[in-house]
Formats: sequence, C-alpha cells, structure tokens
Amino acid sequence: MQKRGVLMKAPGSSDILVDELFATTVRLRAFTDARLRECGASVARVRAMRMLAASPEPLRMRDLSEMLGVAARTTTTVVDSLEREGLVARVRHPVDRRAFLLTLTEVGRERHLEAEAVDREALAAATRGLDAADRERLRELLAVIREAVEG
Amino acid sequence: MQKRGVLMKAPGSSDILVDELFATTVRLRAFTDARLRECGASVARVRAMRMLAASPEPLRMRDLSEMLGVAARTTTTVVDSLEREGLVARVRHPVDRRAFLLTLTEVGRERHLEAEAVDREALAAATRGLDAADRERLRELLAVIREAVEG
DNA sequence: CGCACATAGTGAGTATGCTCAGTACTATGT
DNA sequence: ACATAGTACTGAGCATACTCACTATGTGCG
Repeated sequence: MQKRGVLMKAPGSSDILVDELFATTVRLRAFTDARLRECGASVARVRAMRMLAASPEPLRMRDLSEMLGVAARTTTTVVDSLEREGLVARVRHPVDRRAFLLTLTEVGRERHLEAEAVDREALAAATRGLDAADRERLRELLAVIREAVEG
Repeated sequence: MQKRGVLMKAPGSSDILVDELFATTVRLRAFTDARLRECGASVARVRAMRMLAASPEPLRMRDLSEMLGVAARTTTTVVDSLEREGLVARVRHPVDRRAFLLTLTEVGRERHLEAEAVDREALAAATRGLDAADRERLRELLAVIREAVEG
C-alpha cells in the first residue's frame, strides 16, 4: 500500500466526523483487501462467499444483494467474477425462470475457508485496540447513522 | 436511491463489526452523494474543493492527495473532472517543473459554497441521532481503528 | 384470457478508490 | 559533473459501488 500522510483536518469544516468515517473505511478496506488479495480474494468476494456458505438453501441473486446490502448490479459483477473462477455456480431456478440459484462449488467452499481465516485475522488486527464494550458502542453509533440515512 | 433490505447478520461470522462499518459507509456515501449530485457535486469533489478553498497557498497535486488521504492517481482523476468543468485551474509550478499548483477558479469558489452548504445539511441529517458526546466517542473509536491499520 | 404492473437479472455508462509502470524532473553523493 | 536515487504526475487497467434502461418472466385483476 502506498504511504500517505496523516488525515488532515479540513479547516473549512467544523464537523469532520463523517470525513473521518469515510477515511477510516477506505484505509480499513485497503488493509483487509491487501491481505485477502494474497489468497485471491477481496472484501466483497469474501462477503459474498460467506453468505452463500452460510445459507442452507441456494440463494437467488436478489437474496444475495439484500444480504450484502448492495445494489443488484454490484452482485452481478461479484458473482460473475466468482463464477469465472469456478467458485460459484449459477443454476436456473426450476420454477421462476427469471431467477438463478447460487451455490458455492467444492473449490469455492475450500477457498472460502482459507479466505475467511485470513479475513478474521485481518479484522482482529484492525480492531485490536477495541475491547468488547468499545465494539458494542461502535456498533450502536453506526446503527444510529444507518437509521438516519435509511429513512 | 434503491430500496434495500435490512443489513443481515452473517451467520458464519461471529464479529460483524467491520461489516457494519463498511455497510454504514456505503449507505452514508450514497445518502450524501444523492444530495450533492443535485448541485453537480459529490463527496470526493466537495472534499477536494474544501481543501483548495481553505488553503491560503495554491496546493500541489501531492499536497491535495495527502490532505484527502487518497492515492495520487485518485487526485488526478478528481482534479481532471473539476478542471474540465472550469472549477479548478492547474498551473505549472514556477520552480519545480514536475509539479502543478491548483487553485479554485471564481466559478469554483461559488460552486464550492453551494455544495458545502448542501454537504453540511446532509451530514447534519446523517448524524442527527448523535449528541456531542456520541460524536466525540465515535471519533475516538475510529481513530483507534485507523491507528491499527496504519502501522 | 389478456392487459397492466411488478420482479429478476444484466448491459451500458459513471464515480471513486487502488496498483504498477513510465516520463519528466529534482536532489544528492562522490 | 555525472550517475544514482527519489519525487510529481499520469496512462493503463482493475475492483467495487451506483443509476438507468432494457429483456424476460411472473402475478394479479377485470
């Protein structure tokens, strides 16, 4: 990763909270992605595989989009790349012919386990300065923001 | 913005804190960008214009990158688009012929003020559920994560 | 039944982030 | 002075997010 300067305060803005939130997320994603790239994964790919691995039933594209909290088009792109590498299989829905059912392939399941381990390690490293109470508090604060913007 | 389902817990992961951080930021950016797009701006563009407006001296591309906390290439892209619309001027540095000096044009200054007002309103709306102590606590928690990933 | 509307997914195009490689220039050390 | 190292920026190309428009299909109502 490229070396960068410290996050600077914007003198024209009295409230840089949101700026810090953006900046923190960009760095955290870069940090995690760098580790995941070594095993051919990424934050978006791990998240998608995690949902597929955890679901007892095959998921539709739509289901996956909602679980990931991203637009349908974004899911198409991620699934395209996972399918190209043979990690995910798209099968036509037996009843609803508009839809696909997604499942992890055997290779996909293996890759998911590796990537999940790397991901867990990265997340633990990123949040090593926070104790259980801090994490809970952070979750609460983030939830307040989500509520405000999802109205 | 597209309607989406509630952020779902990933059953395979015991710690979804980071997932929530990513998801919250994606939504917050979408929320803010939607408001800014109405006056032809965006989060990245406002941030860049803010730094230029606040600086008493013209900035180099490099300075701006560091202030924004993004890669040099990202700054090139943002400045390209601002320059194309006549909001920012790139002038060759009088001494260091590798560098440019960036300044807001008159139009750029006007647009910045409009966008800044919209931005402030959006940020206030997004964080309306947080009191001063909450904001300070959130800032601290984010700073802990940034320290952990910037080592 | 048949029309209207809704839903599932993707193509096209955009924005914002990244890396790596390359060009042009500056700075430094012997 | 000259080679070497470092810096400033951009081109090329990728990843992940978005919207809008489109096709194909399902659903529901008169």
